[in-house]
Amino acid sequence: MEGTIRVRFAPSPTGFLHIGGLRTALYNYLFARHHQGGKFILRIEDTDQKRYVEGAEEDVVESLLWCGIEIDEGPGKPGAFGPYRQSERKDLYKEHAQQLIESGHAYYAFDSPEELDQMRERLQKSGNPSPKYDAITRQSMKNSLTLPRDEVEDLLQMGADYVVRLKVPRRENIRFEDEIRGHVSFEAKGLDDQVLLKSDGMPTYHLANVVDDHLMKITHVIRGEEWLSSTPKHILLYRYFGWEPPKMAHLPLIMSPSGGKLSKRKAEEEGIPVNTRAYIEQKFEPEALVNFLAFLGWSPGDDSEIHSLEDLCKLFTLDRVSKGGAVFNYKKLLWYNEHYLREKPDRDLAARAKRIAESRGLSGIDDDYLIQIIPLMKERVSKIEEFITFGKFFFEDPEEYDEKALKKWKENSPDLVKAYRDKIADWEADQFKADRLKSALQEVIDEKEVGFGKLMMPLRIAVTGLGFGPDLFPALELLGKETVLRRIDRALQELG
RNA sequence: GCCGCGUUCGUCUAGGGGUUUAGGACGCCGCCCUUUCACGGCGGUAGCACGGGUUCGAAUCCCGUACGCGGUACCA
Repeated sequence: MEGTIRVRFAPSPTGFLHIGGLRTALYNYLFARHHQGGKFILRIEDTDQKRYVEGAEEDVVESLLWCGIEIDEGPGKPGAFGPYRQSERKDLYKEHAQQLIESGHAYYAFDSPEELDQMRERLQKSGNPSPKYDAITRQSMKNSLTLPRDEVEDLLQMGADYVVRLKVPRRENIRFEDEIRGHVSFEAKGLDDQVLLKSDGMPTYHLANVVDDHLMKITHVIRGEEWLSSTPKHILLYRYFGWEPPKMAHLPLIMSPSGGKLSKRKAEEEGIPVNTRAYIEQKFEPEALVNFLAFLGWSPGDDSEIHSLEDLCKLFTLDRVSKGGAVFNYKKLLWYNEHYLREKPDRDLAARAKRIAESRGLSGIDDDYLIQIIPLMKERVSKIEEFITFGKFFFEDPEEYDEKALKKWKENSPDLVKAYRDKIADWEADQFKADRLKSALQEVIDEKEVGFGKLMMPLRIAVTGLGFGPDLFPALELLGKETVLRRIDRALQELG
């Protein structure tokens, strides 16, 4: 098995890449890279023309790339098993469906959607809560099993709409081994005669998936748990084609804090973006998202928490994937983000912060100035944009003063701040240094016989508009005398 | 409803019959550091869903129940 591992991530291009999909992709990638020579394949399952969204495929590719997940084979990354878009493999599915019909494991069905509805309605009325097109009901439907042979021929000849359905055995216990869950078994009677080929000539997921996984020599199918209950159908298909099924691994779902699948509406109401795109746009550190997602349903088995993508590749095994759903913990993601942010060189952070600043209309920021801000702010930000938001005062005079901070602006504040202003007002520019600025403050509080904070906080508010932030004196130094005096004067005027 | 899969601190998880007074992380709380806010350090809070078995011994194995989640489409 070693050296021949092939896994795939097979999203449907119906919108932005869902964060759960990203985790599935990640686990597949980690599994592939864990094994020497393992291959990670991207396959686009664009068989539903109605739900197709332009640009979705690009979004998937870009999102994976952003995370550092490299695709070995896929659209735009030629391999020996392409094409990698199902819409370009249509004939293949048709041939295979044909093959099943010939071997008696599938059949044509000519029932219209209305007729299907009627059948379901009828069955429901007579007390069957989940009507199925199955071994029993197919006997009273319009298909190549019930219609005379020539009528079937005629219908096909005439170009009548038809689908191809899987002929599920009436009774059988279908078992398979799941790499994560162990033995799983389903009764065939609970399955319906799955449509394999739709009337538009496109395959359904079930057919396409099985055919492609086999043809692409996929060794392990690692996918979300929502597929578990259709796996018996797939097992049947493998058998009818005479193929060895790949190993199956069904991943626990990512849940919303309030319970249930992390759906767009629900999650976003709870402040959790579901599209990978949103994390990219919010400038999360990709290492953080990757690390966080890897641990959502998996753990290395020791107490370690911080792992690079490369580390994760070494550590990842399917037997350490958990079985239960995992609730998305946004605060932990932020924690990871803070961690990776602090690990990064100031130079890189500065360059990125600059771009963010510019995109928000703060232009003309001096690089030398900006890079000195980074170490002052680094331990205080959760996301890179906060260099710009919480650190806005480094670039612009405060327009207003934070309400909470103002509680520290006391009766005697103007007097103290004024005294400080007077002390530093006639300094030369090269005297305007953090340590001198600090001792000047010390002098004032000694003279006035008040505590350090009695001056420091009002001064901070005057200059930054905020009641918290980086060490004040290096910040004052950076801002420069002119700016500091201007802000003090303004605050004195505004706040009295 | 039916079928399937799950269930260890609020959350992510370790632990898979005795090593456990159930470990770590996030969060939360407190203390220290710091005359801001953070970072960091230290400490604390909090959990084996329930009921039966099996066993000398069960968080760990078995069976039920409850609860949660998924599926039940010519969607993936």
